[in-house]
Formats: sequence, C-alpha cells, structure tokens
Amino acid sequence: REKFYCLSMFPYPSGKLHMGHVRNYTIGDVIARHQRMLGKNVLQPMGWDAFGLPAENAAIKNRTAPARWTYANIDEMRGQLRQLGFGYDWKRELATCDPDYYQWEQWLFTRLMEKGLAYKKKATVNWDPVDQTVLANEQVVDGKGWRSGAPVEKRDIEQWFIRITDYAQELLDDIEKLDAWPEQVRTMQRNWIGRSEGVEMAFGIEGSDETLEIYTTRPDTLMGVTYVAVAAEHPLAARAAKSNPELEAFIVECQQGGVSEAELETMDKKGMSLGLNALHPVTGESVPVYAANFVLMSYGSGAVMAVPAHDQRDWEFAEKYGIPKKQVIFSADDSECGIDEAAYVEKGVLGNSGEFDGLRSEEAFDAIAAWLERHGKGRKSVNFRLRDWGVSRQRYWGCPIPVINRVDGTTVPVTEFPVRLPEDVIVDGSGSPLKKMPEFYELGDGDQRETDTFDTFFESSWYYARYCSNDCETAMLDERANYWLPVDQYVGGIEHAVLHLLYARFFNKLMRDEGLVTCDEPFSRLLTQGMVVAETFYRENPDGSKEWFNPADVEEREGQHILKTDGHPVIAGGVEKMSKSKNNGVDPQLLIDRYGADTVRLYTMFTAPPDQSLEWSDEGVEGAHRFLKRLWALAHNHAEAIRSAGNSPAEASGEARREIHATLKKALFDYERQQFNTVVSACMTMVNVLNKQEDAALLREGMAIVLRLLSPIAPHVTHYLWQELGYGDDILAAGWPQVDEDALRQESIELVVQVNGKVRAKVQVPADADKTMVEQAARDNENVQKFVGDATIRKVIVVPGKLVNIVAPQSKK
RNA sequence: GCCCGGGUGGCGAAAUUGGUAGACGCAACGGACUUAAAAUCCGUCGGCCAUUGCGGCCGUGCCGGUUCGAGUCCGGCCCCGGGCACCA
Repeated sequence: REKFYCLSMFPYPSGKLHMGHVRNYTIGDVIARHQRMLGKNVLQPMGWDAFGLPAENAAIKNRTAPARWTYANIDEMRGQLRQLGFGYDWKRELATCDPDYYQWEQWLFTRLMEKGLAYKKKATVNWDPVDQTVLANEQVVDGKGWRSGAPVEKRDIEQWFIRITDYAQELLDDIEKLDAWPEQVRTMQRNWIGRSEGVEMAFGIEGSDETLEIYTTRPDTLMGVTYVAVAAEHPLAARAAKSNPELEAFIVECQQGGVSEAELETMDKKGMSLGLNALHPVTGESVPVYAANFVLMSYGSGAVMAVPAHDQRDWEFAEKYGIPKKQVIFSADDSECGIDEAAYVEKGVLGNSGEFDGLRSEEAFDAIAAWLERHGKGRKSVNFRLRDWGVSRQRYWGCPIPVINRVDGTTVPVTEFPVRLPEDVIVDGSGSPLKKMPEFYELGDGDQRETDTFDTFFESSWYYARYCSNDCETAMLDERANYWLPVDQYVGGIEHAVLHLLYARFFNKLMRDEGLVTCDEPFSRLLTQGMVVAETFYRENPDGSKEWFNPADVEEREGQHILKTDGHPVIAGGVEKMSKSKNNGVDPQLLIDRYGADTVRLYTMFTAPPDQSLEWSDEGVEGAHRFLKRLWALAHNHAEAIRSAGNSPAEASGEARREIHATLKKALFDYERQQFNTVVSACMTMVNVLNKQEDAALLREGMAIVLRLLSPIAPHVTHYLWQELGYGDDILAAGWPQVDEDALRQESIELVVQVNGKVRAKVQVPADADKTMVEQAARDNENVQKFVGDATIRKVIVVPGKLVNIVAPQSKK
C-alpha cells in the first residue's frame, strides 16, 4: 500500500494536556484516520520535546530535579493522549532527553565541526547582573530580569554557531517546492531569509589607513550620504571613547537593555558623534561618524551609511542631531517629493549626484556599482537577513554540547557518545548546575568538558526522522527513514511558522549532505493550526512582577473580574495564546471525564476551521454531545430495519437521497481541503434528513455514509454503531463513501432572478432549460416586471444553474 | 518598529473562491410532553418598516474604487492576534 506519514508537532511535557494540544492532535488524528480509510499504510507517531526552560523553573519552585518532573509529566500526558483515542504507534515513542536520542545529534554536531559548519564566536546575551546569569528573552520583562527585577545588560560571550547562512539560498529556492504549504508560511520564511541585492563598499577613515565596510540596497542614494553610523561596540567607537568620557558613558549606556529585536527596534534611537570623519568613496568628502544604539555589531559589519533624505530612520536621526539632509532622488513625474516632512523613500531620478545626474534609480544602481568596482572600492553583493544559528545555551536541562575545551585553548570534538547529562542535580536558579559539577566537566590535565547545552530547537529539528528508525542502536537513521520520509502531512501551530520549521528544513539538508536521508525537504504538506486563545488575568506583585490566574478560577461579577478563591478583583490582560506563562490554559480533562473523548474531538473540529484561531468557551460542547446522542438515538430507533435492509440503493426516496448525496459531495470536498468544521456540519445535516425518513434502504445507505464520514472525528461511537447496525467488524477497513452521481440529478432547479443586481424573485425551471427559456421565465415573473417597469433592458446575464441578472437602469426623471 | 494573519447576527461560524449573505450549531424566546424539573421533540430567531398576503429599505471593521453583480478584487485607514532569532 501507498505510505502516508502523518505527524503532529510533539508537545513540550509541561504538565497536563491543554486545549491547544487537543486541537493539534485531533486534527492530526482525523487526517491519519481519513488516509487509513482511503487505504494507505499510515504512520502516526508521538513523542516528547522534553528539554527546556520550564523544567528548570519547576525544579526551583518544587525542589525536584528537572528529569523527575519531566518524566512524571510525560506519564500524565501520555495517559491523556490514550484517553482521547489517538491512533499512535506507541512503539516509536521517543523523548529528546533520552541519551539514546540525543547522542545522535551530539554525533552529528561533531561531523558539522569537522566540515567547518559549526564554529565558535562571540555573541551578545541578556545578562542579569544580580542573579549573575544569562536570561532568555522571555525572562526579560520591561527591560528587567524576571526574578531579580534588575535592569538587564548586554554581555558578549563565546558561543557555538551553525552555518545556516551557507544554506540560505537553497532554503529560499526550495520554498518553491513547498506548494502544499500555506502561502502565508512560505511568505514569512522568504521574508525571514530576506535575500537582498545591493552593493558593499569601503568608506575611508580620515587620517587613517583603515576602512569601514558597509552594505546598502540603495547605492543610487550614495551621493546623499551625510553621515556614517557604527555600533556602540565597534572598535572604532571604543578607541574614540578612550579620549572622550562623554562617549564612553554613551557606550556604557548602550550596554543597557536586552537583545531582542523587538526591544532594539522600538527603543529611542540615540547616537553620539565619534569626533572623526569617514571619507565618501566617490567624492572623498568628509562625513561625520556616529555611534548609534540601533546599529548591531553582530549584524553585517556593524556599520551603516546614512542617507537622511531617503531613509526614514536616518531622517529622524538627522533631525534629532541636526545633521544635514541632501536630496539626491527626485520623482520622475515632478510629483511632490520634498524631504521637509519625511524622507522620500521612493525610487526616481538622480540629481545632485555629479556624473550620475539624470539616471533612474535602477540605472544608477548599476552605474554606481560599476564605478566602485572600477576604482576598487566596492562591488555588487547579495546579502541575507538570515543570521547563523546560535546553538549554545548556558542552561542545565538540555543536550550537552559534545566538545572539550583543552588547556591550550583549543576545542576538540568528543569521540564517544553519549555525553550524558547528569540527572540527579539540584537547581537553585544561580546558573547551570553543570558549572558547579567538576565530576562532569573536569577531564584531567586541565581539559574541561563544555558545560553549555544545545538550543532545544536542535532536538526538535530532526525528531520526525528518528521516529522512522527509533530502535536503531548503531546509527542516527537507517534505510527505514527513506521509506517513510518525507512526512506527508505535518500539523502544528502557526507560531512555529518560521523558527522551528526553518531549522527543521535546514537540519534535513544537513542530514541529506551527511548521507542520512535522500529527500531535500522534510515536510510535503503543512497544516498550520490556529492558536487556541483565552482571556488572561493577573495581579501585580509589590515588586512589579505579575501573578497570572487561570480563567477557570475567575468569574465576572457586576462587570468586574473576581478571583473565586478570595473574592478580590483581578486585571484582565487581553486574549492571548494559551500558555503556561500566562496561566490561561483550559484543562481538557474535565471535559473528557464528563462527555468522553468523541465529544471533545467533535467539538474541537466543529467549532472553527483548523487554521483559524479559536477562542475557547465551554458553551457549544453541549451541542456536540447532543449531536452524538441524536446519532445514537437514530441508529437505535431504526436498528432492526437497518440490519435487515438490503444493500441496494433506496430508489424510492428521491429528494431525501439526493440531499444525502449532495451533502456527501460537499463533505468529501471539505475533507480534501481539510476544512473539518463543515464536514461536521454536513454530517449534522445528513442526520437531520435521516431523522425524517422511514425508508429502511435509505436509512441503511445514509447511516453507512454518516458513520464513515464521522469515523475519523468520533472514532469510538462510530466504531460501535458500525458493528451494532451489522455493517461489519471494522469501520476503518470499510472503505470511504462515494457519491452516486445519479442520485444528484434533478428535473427542475431554482434560479435566482436579479434586477440590477438585487434579488427580486426565484423561479423554477427545467434542469435542462436553455438560456432563452431561463430568460423568459425570469421576465415573466410578476415581481421582476414590477421592478423593470418600462425601463429598457440593456443586458441579461445568465449564470447557468445559478442566476439571471436583468440590467435595466431606471432613467432619471 | 519590521514581517504574517484576522475582523460577517447576542455567540462559534458558512458562503465549493466574483453570483441568493448568515448553512450547521450555541444561547435566547414560544409551544408539546411531565404533578414538576431535567432530558427530548416542534417552532421563532440580523436590524428597521409593512403584515391579511405579496413584500420593501439597510446590513459582512471604516472610507473610496473596479464590476451587470463585491464578504470575496484594488487603494487608503482603524482595531485585534501571531512571530521577531535564548518560551516552546
């Protein structure tokens, strides 16, 4: 049989399942069961993304080791997944914190080191000066450490990187192959990789032999450069600061704050002159050099050219510091292009640009690049926004980076795997326990084992492949991976649209180039489920931190949100993604206990289309449950008749049978496009139709259709009724229902008649009526005549099978 | 700030992608059954007007445009959500 690999993003074992998990895994299971009923050889595995920050936080809070906490959560959540009836192949279960798993990524990392694809360099992290520890971006709240409350600083430390930029072009090009991915995700990935074509060039430094390398996508504006900006950490700035205390203070000030892009992009743009000048590569003119807090050292060369007249950020900076603006681009059609109010960022025609005057921006791009090239000062170059992947984390609960730091300062890869993470530790919040465990890192002769661990995206970048070979003890993957891969259907949250999905695509290419897999891309088809969101509620602690309360513990009283346990008010924090950190998850267990798995599954499928975000509410679950009861009652009211009815189609009940098959046609269409909410609607419609029927043959045919359509969504009830009504032993093996086109034929159909685009009547016409007949029937209608009156009919539009529009504009009197 | 989505009845949504706006549900209301309640069944259910019946006007976040026809396409706004490289 044809293979079908259906995969849902594995969960972080945070405690219990939340509604987002239920939604994700129900969608995956519905697709897997659907494919199974279509006759395919389906693989659907499940596992645990088990390393991560929350386990360390829980360890501090509960005084348990992260490993213990994690394994207990896995047991709890596995039990819940079983209750929900998901069809997983549990033999393939894996947890990323298992040395049998992570040893292979340690091995692969050493291969990357040998190939030069892994390297060490300094990079900036958030530093909490009180707790003396590195903070994740999430742990920086309003510029302060979440535990200490101290203002966060930037600090540069040595870290491992992987050269994802070597694969930038291929990652970009292969997006074209992903034609069964949502366009939205493809666009986000393209933008993230951010290929641009521009020019790199060297500005001279006045009174020095040094040069400043800069890159621009707008070389046509080169003659409008009025200053150059460098990062505060730039060597040039550091040197100038030695004789300038004010500048030194500014550089220290720039060390404040976190490293997240959102923070950097929204902060006040500040700068200070270095008191030295750069030399324009074409004119040789002097322009001042500024240190600026928005230029990043880790980004390109840490220097940018600034054209206030034609770049909005440069414009604002120039305005603030009184730097001149020089307009060099003018609109081609003499339309308004002044630069007094804002930068003029459009392309146009050059002026004030010496020998380049009169060229259009596009021509100037080439001309200026050629000039620079000719004079040995620059060249065209392609640039990517994508940066190399920093994989070092100064944390305990992760996969140890398999390297040894030699006493002579060199770094060598480990040769024996796994490098085991000690699990019996105490986490106290003051940095990684590994750094306090000489038994872990001391290797004798001064050699030390690396104590940093991998980014947890490392584990989640290849788990999809390991499921195929998870019992293989001698290699990362074996030939079974190439049978199952690529994943035919991947299902997961839209929040992973870029990072996880891009890293996994990259990792697949790394594994391919290592000869481990043959496919270029890991996921053929992608369904990005919308988020399950819910209200958030919090109170502010005296130290400014926030305590979050679960919506289930909050009620509304006289327009105020009150915490049930103490009766005091809480603050509504808006509707957000269900998360541990905001404590706004809904516990599905209560619903499973009360209504059973099928109701929970049916409700999550029915209440919104899979890719749309779903705001949770308890209401509506009752309706899903009621439908299953109606289905059950329908089956039992007619059980005898259905069991004894023959399998021949129910010819007698023309209209009802037509409705069943027309609805089936829609349901099959919706299954194909994965719009499961309307599949459920269709099933409800069919049950409503069948409820009014007595004809045993039609009931037998109709029930056989409904049960199979519903089987992927509500497997338990349908499995039981299938047997009970005598259709067979196994509904999964029953085959997929098919539309009988004969049943859809109609003798007459209803057409909508519009006059000037407004519906004025509905007429019955024979199904095979031609255009003339249809038009005549429309004109004959009383209400239509009333609206046409004595106006001249200018045009009649007939849309076959749908409508007639009579265009007869009333003349104004 | 940048990138990507979304906005349709009291609520979740549908509209096979430019052709009847509101399918299917939830809630609500009215009725049947019941001593009663629950459950179940039947009916009403966008707003306004008309109502004996036919019906009419408005309506898919806001403003404008294209079209015989726009929830759907185009331009400009507003609001909400996701991501922004150390949450996963």
